[in-house]
Amino acid sequence: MPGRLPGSAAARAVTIHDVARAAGVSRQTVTRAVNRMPGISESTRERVLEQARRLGYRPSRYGRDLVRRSSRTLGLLVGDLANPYYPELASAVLKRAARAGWHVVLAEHGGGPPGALEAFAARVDAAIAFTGSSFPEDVTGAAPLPLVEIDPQEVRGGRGRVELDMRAAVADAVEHLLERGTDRPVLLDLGQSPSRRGRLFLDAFAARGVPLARERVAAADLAGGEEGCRAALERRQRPDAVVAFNDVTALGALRALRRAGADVPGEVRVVGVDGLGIGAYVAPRLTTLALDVDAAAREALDLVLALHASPPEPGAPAELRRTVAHRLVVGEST
Amino acid sequence: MPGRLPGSAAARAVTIHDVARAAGVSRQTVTRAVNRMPGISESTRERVLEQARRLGYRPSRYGRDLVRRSSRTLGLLVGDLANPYYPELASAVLKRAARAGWHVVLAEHGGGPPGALEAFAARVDAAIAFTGSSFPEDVTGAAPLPLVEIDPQEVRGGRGRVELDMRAAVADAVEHLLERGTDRPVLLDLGQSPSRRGRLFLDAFAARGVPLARERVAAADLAGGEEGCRAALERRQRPDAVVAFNDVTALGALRALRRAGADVPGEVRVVGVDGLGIGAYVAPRLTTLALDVDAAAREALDLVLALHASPPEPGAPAELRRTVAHRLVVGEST
DNA sequence: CCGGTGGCCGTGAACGTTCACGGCCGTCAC
DNA sequence: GTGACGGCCGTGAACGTTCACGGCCACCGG
Repeated sequence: MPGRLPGSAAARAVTIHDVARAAGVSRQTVTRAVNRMPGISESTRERVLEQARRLGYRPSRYGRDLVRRSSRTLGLLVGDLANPYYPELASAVLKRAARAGWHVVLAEHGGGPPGALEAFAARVDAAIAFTGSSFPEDVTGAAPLPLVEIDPQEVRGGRGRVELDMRAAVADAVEHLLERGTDRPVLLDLGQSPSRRGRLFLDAFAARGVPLARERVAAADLAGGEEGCRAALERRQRPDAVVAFNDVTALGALRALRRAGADVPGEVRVVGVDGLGIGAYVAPRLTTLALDVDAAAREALDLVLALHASPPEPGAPAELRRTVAHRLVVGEST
Repeated sequence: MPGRLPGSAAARAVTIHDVARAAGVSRQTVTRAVNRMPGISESTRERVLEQARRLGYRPSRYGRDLVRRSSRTLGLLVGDLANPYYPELASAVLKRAARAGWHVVLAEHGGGPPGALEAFAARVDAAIAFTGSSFPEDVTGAAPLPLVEIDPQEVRGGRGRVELDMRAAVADAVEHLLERGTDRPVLLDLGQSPSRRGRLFLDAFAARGVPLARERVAAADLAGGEEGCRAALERRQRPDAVVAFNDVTALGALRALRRAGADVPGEVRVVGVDGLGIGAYVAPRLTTLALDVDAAAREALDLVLALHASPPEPGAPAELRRTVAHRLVVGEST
């Protein structure tokens, strides 16, 4: 009966002391044996490990983390897992983090009770935010939480960020659409004024002398894409190409086109943005501006681990910015 | 300069002592103020919180977890995030866990270097496993990690589990297919011998006097479904209904049917299993045996938190088993 | 024989928090 | 007037680990 358990949690009782006593050595020697540190003879190490096994000893991460001041826990904040975009990135981050010995706490932006974000930020040693919207400034509090944002809306100082550069891919896509013979393209865009990616498409088409109509969608999801595309089809000039805000929106457009009996890609071409794996699930396979999620995960993780390893010296600006480029992937929808 | 930093992590320095000194009170009083405990006057609490804000004090989770012996961290082990099945469940678990004040560490089964699972199990206070395959026995080590498995392959003692019951849904699906006029159904099944769910379909069709052919797929993914369906279409008796192992497989079948020019649901009906959100993304919308992921998440979380709160007394068997039923959702593919 | 060296191991302290307990002071009933 | 009581607050200890440092002993060169 090893005393009270405040949290009434599991009754773990075997500590480093128990092992030390059983092996007839000191705590420090047990530490050396368990953590493969030098300064211990092979025979003693064997004996200690044998006792540790026998007693079922597991080092307490609580004690260890306290003195180490790090639990190698990475927070990953994503928008909404229902958007297939995020699981793909999460998976990439997970795999890379595991390889570096880090664990990943996942959280959805907007999900959870008030204060959930603060609690999230307080529980991790570093964080990557990929939310679509921006990460609240104050959740990091006064503690200098190493934070890297992917594709941040507003640029803030003192944080790492991974920019997504789709300029070249947009040019390729426009070129590709024009080759396919597009005269009256329409953009399914989010927001009152053109989004950043929308602006890129508008400019690229304008540079080629082709006007790109803009149809505003209520949301960048399946229903939004379907409804937006339906509205666009009712224009006087029926569009012969649809450039969607993202892949999910494009899938909604595909459904609207199918329902309207329009042949894809015969009568109407469809292009998405993201390069979701889900694009491969549908027929016709989606043409899209694909993000290299592995690269994005790699850059973000590199950056955030570097930030964690060396404090964000106010003196050294360093390179806190990485860029990952999108790439045109031609499917069957164009 | 608050001393050395072993882990060379961020230079957090402001502790409960600093706040206590600044406010002219003791540590315990600071604790009472910060944690909204009784036994402190309102004016003192205000004063302490004011100083805490001013100094940017954040309680150290390391110290707190050490004494509390729990960090309210839940491990969620899933198969592969690339299968849309898992993000949906993860999202449901995430939301519920957040509401209960728990954080979720996500890990993929099979991903990561050797020892990753052990490290995972060692870092969480409780775990839910939903892997398709079974959770290794030894990763929990000697520590009695509260563990709940969803749809476990083998039943083990001493662990909670959430069973998925699709018996009724299978009966409904068979009834539905027969109503639609199905004579020659084929099952796209995984494995040498019939899987559990495959067995259910075989029995249900047999009970209605209709033979269900079985086509083995190499994998329960998109390519497997496509290839399996293609093979099935070459049978002498061309099937007029496809029952797929899961939704992703069904989507592969849909693609094969489209490629073969078969009308769905006119000539061939398609049924999946899982009820993925992705089923809504494709056309035609998939008819499927849907799992209520919210219910599954709820039951699993209830169970695992109960296990964590009260030790798994060897004396009391309790009810460590919950059941969640699948439900037939009729789409456009039948 | 002696001082130095290096391998092995142990002791005290620290990490930052919360728990158990006890002290102080004012109020109230008797 | 005195004892009890309750509100408010502080002190020591504990959680389990690792770090810094120092001691012991055997060995070796001089």
